[in-house]
Amino acid sequence: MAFRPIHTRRAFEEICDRIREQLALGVLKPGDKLPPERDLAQQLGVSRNVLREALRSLEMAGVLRLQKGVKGGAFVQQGDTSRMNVVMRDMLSLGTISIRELSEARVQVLDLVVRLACANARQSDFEALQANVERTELFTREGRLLERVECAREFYKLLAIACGNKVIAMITDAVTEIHMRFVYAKVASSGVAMARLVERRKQFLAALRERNAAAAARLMRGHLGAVQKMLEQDPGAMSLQIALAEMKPGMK
Amino acid sequence: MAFRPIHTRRAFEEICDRIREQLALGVLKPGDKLPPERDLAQQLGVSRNVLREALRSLEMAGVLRLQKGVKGGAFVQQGDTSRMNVVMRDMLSLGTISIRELSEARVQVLDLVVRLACANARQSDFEALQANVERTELFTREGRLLERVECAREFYKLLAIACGNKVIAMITDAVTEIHMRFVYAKVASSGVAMARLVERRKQFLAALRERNAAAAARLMRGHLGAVQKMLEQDPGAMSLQIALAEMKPGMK
DNA sequence: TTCCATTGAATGGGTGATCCATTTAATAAT
DNA sequence: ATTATTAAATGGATCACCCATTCAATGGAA
Repeated sequence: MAFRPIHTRRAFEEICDRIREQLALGVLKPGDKLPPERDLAQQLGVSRNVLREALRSLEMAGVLRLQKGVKGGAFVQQGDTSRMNVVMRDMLSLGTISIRELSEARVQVLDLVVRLACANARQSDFEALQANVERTELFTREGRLLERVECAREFYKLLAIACGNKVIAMITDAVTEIHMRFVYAKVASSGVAMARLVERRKQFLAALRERNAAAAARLMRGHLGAVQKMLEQDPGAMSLQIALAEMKPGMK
Repeated sequence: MAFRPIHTRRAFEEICDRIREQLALGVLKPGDKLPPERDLAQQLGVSRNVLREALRSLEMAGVLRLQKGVKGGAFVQQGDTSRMNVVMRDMLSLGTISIRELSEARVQVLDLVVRLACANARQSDFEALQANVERTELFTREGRLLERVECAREFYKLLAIACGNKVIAMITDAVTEIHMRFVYAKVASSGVAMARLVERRKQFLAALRERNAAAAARLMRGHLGAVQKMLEQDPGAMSLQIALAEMKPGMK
């Protein structure tokens, strides 16, 4: 018989829960401002320090933004879809999930994404992807490989958006972000880069425009396999630790 | 031209990042204990209050557990896969995603899960699912409907585990948790319940055992559709707010 | 009047000292 | 040997400050 550890209820947890409850009930909405720390602390009957522990946690969770100055305060945010990426990173760092599992999941999720995008993509989605491929082409011509990696990151984001479902998009982003760090680190360290990337993108986009899910999915699977192979080429011997720890600016 | 808001760097963020960096680098591993707050604060050159803001945030993120008493301290945890559920809940509360998107995503994810489970499930997975169906049968016979809902929640968890990929399992859990709250609230308020649930489960499990992905996926789709229809039956007029705010014990 | 510099209040950011509550190990009493 | 007591370590929480930033109000100069 195993007992789950008791979680002694602490003030800051209670506060977080109450604020989240107000959010769930719709009493608090994005854009709203909470009372000043000093007031709210008094209302809740806790010290300002404890209240701040709660506010900080909610800020880290992407629920609040704290802003200084008169007219500042704690503002309810629009949901930050990148919080899921942080969860994924933590799981990897802690060894709860493995790179292999993440890659596998990514392949499966992208397969789904491609099929959904084929079914649901709008003209504007195609145009955004088209523009992305053109930028990729530019960077390829000019040998700006690291910028091309950023382009690739954006490509998957646009593809996920083309599904027309923000939940799927969020999930896709979460399983893609770490992977792109690896690619970035690989390209930065070894200078190698995917051959015929633009060609592949164009083929893929053509299949997508024809809404040919089977062909698009096949092309995507093939591409992912090729990228995987490139990553596994020894030189550089990518390390999980390095890729995770190296926080490139703008890579939140 | 739009500028991203500058994020003034605050001490607690810096601390969180440094600790996460140590995790990513493998310097800190699950089970490790951080120095006592008083020591660590001094090492980092910050006040204990600020350090605590950081530790609290990391605790909320499921990275640390803080334990009182001599021999207590801040311990690095195994990754908590339920953190993704919290993100999903926040996104819903904040209106970043909709129930409709979540349901759609769930249908798609479960389709994938069923196929993967067909391919990868082991004997032990079948046995766990079998045992779950038997409990479902018991609760059905005895009219313990709310416990049966808990059983259903477990069913999807087991199915996700049968995929053999923890990332997929985590995602599945995240898209399933909210849904099961709705079902719970519906059953609790109206007393209605899915007809022929056990029969459906048995059929599904049989298809899974035969590793007949097409049949299993078809059965799952049918079942999800039926459940959706049940939820949409007016009486009770389920409210997102209520389902989200009502925190049933054990539903973390 | 219009514009710009000054100023002051509101608010989050951060500090240090202090006490409480819980947990555990060492110690003492039975 | 067993049990009760005690003391130390550690997180939980409070209080009283002070600093830095922001912005609106004020007031003087053009």
